[in-house]
Amino acid sequence: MRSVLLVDDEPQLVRALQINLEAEGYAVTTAADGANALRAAASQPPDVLVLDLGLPDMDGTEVIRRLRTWTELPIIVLSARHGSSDKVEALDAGADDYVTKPFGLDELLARLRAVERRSWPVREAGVVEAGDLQIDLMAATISRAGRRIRLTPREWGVLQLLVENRGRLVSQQQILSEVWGPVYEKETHYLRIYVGQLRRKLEQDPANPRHLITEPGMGYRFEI
Amino acid sequence: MRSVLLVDDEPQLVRALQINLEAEGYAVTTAADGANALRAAASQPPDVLVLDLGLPDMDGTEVIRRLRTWTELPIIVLSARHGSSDKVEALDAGADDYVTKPFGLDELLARLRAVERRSWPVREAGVVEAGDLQIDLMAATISRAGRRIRLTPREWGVLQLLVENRGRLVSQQQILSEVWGPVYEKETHYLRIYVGQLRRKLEQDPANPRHLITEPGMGYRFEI
DNA sequence: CCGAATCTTTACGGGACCCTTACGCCAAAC
DNA sequence: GTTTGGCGTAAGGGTCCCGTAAAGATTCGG
Repeated sequence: MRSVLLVDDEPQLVRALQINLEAEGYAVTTAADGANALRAAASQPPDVLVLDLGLPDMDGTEVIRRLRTWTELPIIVLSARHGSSDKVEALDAGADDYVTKPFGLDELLARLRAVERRSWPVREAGVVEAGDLQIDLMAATISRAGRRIRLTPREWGVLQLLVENRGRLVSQQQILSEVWGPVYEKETHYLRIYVGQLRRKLEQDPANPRHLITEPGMGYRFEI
Repeated sequence: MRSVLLVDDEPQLVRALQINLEAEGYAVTTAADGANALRAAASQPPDVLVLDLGLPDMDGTEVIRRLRTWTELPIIVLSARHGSSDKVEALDAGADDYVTKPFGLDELLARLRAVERRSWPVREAGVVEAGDLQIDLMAATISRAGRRIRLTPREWGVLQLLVENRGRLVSQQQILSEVWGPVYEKETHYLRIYVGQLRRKLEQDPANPRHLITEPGMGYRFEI
């Protein structure tokens, strides 16, 4: 998540936030009212929109509603009103999260990261590259250094689940339950066999795996 | 809240709900039985799960229990049974809300919005930064100054509990009860061992800890 | 009906982890 | 000064977990 469109009519707050967000590595553009916000969002769609509800020309929820007619761009709402009805209204209009003023920079950054994580699975579909491996989750194919590798159904089932949760720890129970079925949750020896086979096919040095990592006592993890 | 996984074995109801939910802006995927529901929830985690209790292959509460072993995904239960014992059982298994058939679309949409608002703070629990430490509670990873640290299951169990309650005091009894089990509430020497090991791995100066703080006679606290 | 690929089962060696025991330190109470 | 309780550290043994090999069972296509 790189670019943020910041919409607020208080110049000082905008300037302060812009400096701090840019220091965190975000590219920040700004708008001071709803009309300019809509224009900016359409001409240069940001990765996330931070929107104050109190704008001079139109209600913030109205801005959200218009945006939602054509985009699913994540929207974080800033509101000075503490009443929950405003928040509900904004969320129902299509906002993704809200922050009540006054707020700390830390809180806004946390919300940005949260929205970022949530939008991650959206672009999850496609080819995953890990070292010399190319894994296409949709096509169910995998290549190593350009060469196609053949996997058996079970092998693919295990690898697919791990790659879909790449970076995250996946418990042995979860793998067994998803690939073999809930009845097999206890049969951890199956996993040892298939993880070993996968490593022999995927890893350069199966004895020192770099992608298919064991977390002793907890589960397995696919590292890119 | 974008995506909903809809689990029911009545095709007409599923089709009707899917059309209506998609008209409301949700991305809807469906499953007709428990096994497929678990597989779908694992491979493409939705933002919320709508689950009928009467499934052909397994009890709905069993589906909830299995999901709850690895995810806190919000779950709304549908049930044709009016008895309150079913409701209690499902909620105890880990469901978030409950709708009795027959129900109106408006009611389900209201529950979805309610669960959505409630679940946001939970999702915020992502990456916690503390000094040169980066702790990802979801992925079960921890880095210090960019370098990955390996923790054993017990070490991770203790750290996870403390980080989830960061800033707050956690009693020794609570840690022992959560990580080792209620029987071990008195075995405080376990804690001394593992707190020591954690400090050696996490703290710059294990003798003068800055994150893993002892509150003599009370418990431990994780400070950011 | 046969054969090959895949899945399951069994067995075993090595290593990591957990628990246990023992001891040193510090501070507060007597 | 001595004692006592709580906390931290070190080391060793036993147990569980993981990786590997190999053979039997099952499935599937020809």
